[in-house]
Amino acid sequence: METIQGLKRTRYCGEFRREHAGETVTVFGWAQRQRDLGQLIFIDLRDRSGIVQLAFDESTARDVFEKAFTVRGEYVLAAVGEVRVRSSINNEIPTGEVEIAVSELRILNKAETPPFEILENSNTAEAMRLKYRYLDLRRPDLQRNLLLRHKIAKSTRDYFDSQGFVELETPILVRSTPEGARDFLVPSRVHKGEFYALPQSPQLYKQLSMVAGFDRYFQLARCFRDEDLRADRQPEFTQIDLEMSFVDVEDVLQIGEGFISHVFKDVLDVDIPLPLARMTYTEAMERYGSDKPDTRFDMCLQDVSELVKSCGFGVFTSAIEGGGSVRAIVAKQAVSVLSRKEIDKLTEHARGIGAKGLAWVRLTDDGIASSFGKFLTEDEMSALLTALGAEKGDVVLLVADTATKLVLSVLGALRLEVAEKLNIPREGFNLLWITEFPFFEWDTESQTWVAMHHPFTSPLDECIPYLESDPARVFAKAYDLVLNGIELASGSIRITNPDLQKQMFRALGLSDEVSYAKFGYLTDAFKYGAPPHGGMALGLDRLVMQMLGAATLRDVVAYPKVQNMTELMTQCPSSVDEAQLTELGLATLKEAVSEE
RNA sequence: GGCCCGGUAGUUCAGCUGGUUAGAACGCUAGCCUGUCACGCUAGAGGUCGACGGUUCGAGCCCGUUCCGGGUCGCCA
Repeated sequence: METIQGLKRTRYCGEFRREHAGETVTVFGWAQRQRDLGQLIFIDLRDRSGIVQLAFDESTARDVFEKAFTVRGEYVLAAVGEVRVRSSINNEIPTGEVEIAVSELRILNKAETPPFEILENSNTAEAMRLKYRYLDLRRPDLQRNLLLRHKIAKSTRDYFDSQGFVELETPILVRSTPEGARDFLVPSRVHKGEFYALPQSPQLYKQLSMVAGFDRYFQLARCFRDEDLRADRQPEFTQIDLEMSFVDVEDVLQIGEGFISHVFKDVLDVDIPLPLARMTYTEAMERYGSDKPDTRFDMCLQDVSELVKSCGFGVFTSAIEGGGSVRAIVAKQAVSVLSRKEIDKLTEHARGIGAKGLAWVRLTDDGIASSFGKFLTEDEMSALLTALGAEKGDVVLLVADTATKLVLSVLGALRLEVAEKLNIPREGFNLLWITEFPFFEWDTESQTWVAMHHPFTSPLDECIPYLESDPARVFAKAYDLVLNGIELASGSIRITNPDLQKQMFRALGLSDEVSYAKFGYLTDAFKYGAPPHGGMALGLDRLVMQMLGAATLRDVVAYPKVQNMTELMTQCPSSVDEAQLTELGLATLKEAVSEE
C-alpha cells in the first residue's frame, strides 16, 4: 500500500473531455474493472462523478505495468499520466473520447471482492445492499439520488432565505406528547424515571418562535415517529418545516407553491404552472374517494343512489335506506383485463378494506354480464349504464354501504388498483392543494369526535359558532399539498385566541386542567401577544422520491431502516450494558420480568 | 397484530410427479491474448438448498414451527 503524499487531484474522473488532451493530470478513485489484454491493460477508474479509462501499454514503464496487472475490483488508486485521445472511441460514456496514459500508479488501498458488483441498476436483493450500504452507495444511481437530494435541500434553503425566512434549530430532546404518533423515548440520567421524547415535528417550537417574533421561520427538521414503516414511510425523516406570522391561508399557500415551482425549476428544470389547482376535501372525497387524489387520470367516482334506490337489488336499496349510498367507477376498455377472476381479486381487496362486497357490470361484445343483473329490469340497467357513460368494452364497479364514507374510500382504493392493472399512463408532476378539511372526525371506537389535525388548527371563521353544537359542520383552515397521489405537505392556520383554544380542547373532551398540564407552556406563551400565524411541513424525503421517480424512500435516504425498524448495516437497535441501564435508573429486562 | 409474496454457489436465478454426484449466468482464481470498454478464449475453485422438527425406503421439493427480507391493512393527531 502506498500513500497519497505529494499528489493532488486535477479533476474528477467523469470530467475528462477531448479538450484536456495533452495535460498531465492526477486522478483518484476506485477500480471499477480491469481489462487485461496481455500487452495492454485498461482500468476503469470510478469516483462520484463517473468513470475515466486508465491505459497501460508498451510505453508504460515495466514496474507500473506490472502494478496495473495486480489491480483488482474496488482497489483504491491514484494515477498520474497524460490525457490522450483514444484510438477507439467509446460513445457510451461522457469521457469516452479520452483516456489517461498512466506514468505513475499508486495502490492506496486494496479491497476484498465485494459481496455484490458495484453496478448501476443492481438487481441484488435490497437486504444485501443495505447490509453493505457503503458499497451500495458507491453505485451511480444512489450517488446521483443523494447528490440530487443535496441540490434539493440547497435549493430549499436558497428559496426560503430569499423570502426572508430564518432557519432556527429546535431541540431533538423534547417533552413527550402522547397524542398522535407514538414517541421515541430517551431516558433521563439526571432525573431518573423521567424521559425526553424525540420530536415528531417541531410544531410547538415553531409556534413559540412566532410568539418570539421571528415572523418567518423554516427548518430542515429531523422528525421521529415510532410507527410501522411503509415504502414511503421511515421512522426518522426530514421535514421542510415552515411557519409565518400575520398571514391567512392564502399567504401560506402562495409561499408553498412558490417553493415548489422554485425547486422543480432549479433542480429539474421543470416548469410548474402557478397557481396550483385547488380542491376542497369534500370534493376530493366525492370525486376521487381520497384526500390525496391522483389526478393524473380520471375514472372518477359517480353517485348512482338516485337511480337504484327503488330497484330490485336489496344490497343497493338497503344501503340507501340505511342512510348510505351506491357509487361507481367506470373502467374504460377494461373488459379484457378485468376478467371474472381479476374482479374476484378486486372483490377480495375491497372486502379487506371494509366493503361488504363488490357489484360489477362487464360490457362485453357478447352483451352485458353483471353480478346483479337479474335483480334489475332491462330498462333499469340501461338507464344506469347510460347515466354512468359506460360503453361496450368498459367495466363498471359499484360499492354500496350504509356508510358513504366507506363507499368513497373503497372506490378510491379500487380506482388506484384498477389504474395499476390497466397500466393507465401516469406521467409528469400533478400538484394540487386540498383545502377545507373537516375539523373533527367521528371515532367509532371511542364514540367521540376527535381532531383530524392537531388541536391548534384554526377552524374556518364561519364555522366557529358550531364548534360545540354541531362538530360535523366545522371545517378547518387546514390544507394538504398532493403530488401524484402522495401527501407531500400538510399545514394549517393556528389558533391564537385563548378562548377559542379552550373551546377546542373542551370540544375534544379535554378538561381545562388536563389541557393545561399538557400544553400549558404553549397557551401561557399565547397570553403574551401571539401574532396570527400558520405554516406547513413538507416531507423532504417524499419530495426527493417523487422528483427522482424512486420507488421507495430507501432509495433517497442514505442510511434507511428496514420494515422491522432495524438498520441492517449497524444492527441497531441493540441491547446495552447493564451498567448503562443502572446509570439511567432503568430495570434490566431480567429484573422487570422477575418483578411480574 | 392481520393478510399476501419471497429465502437454493459470492450475486441473480433454474431445479420436472419426492428418486443417482443440485445446475446456469455473472463474479472469483489461474493461464493465453496490443485497443478493450459487460473485452475474448481455456481451465478451475465455490453449496449447512435460511434454521429446527416431522412424514417417507428416500426431502431442495410435502407438512408444522421459527428466523430473515419485501408489500399491504391496522397504525401514522
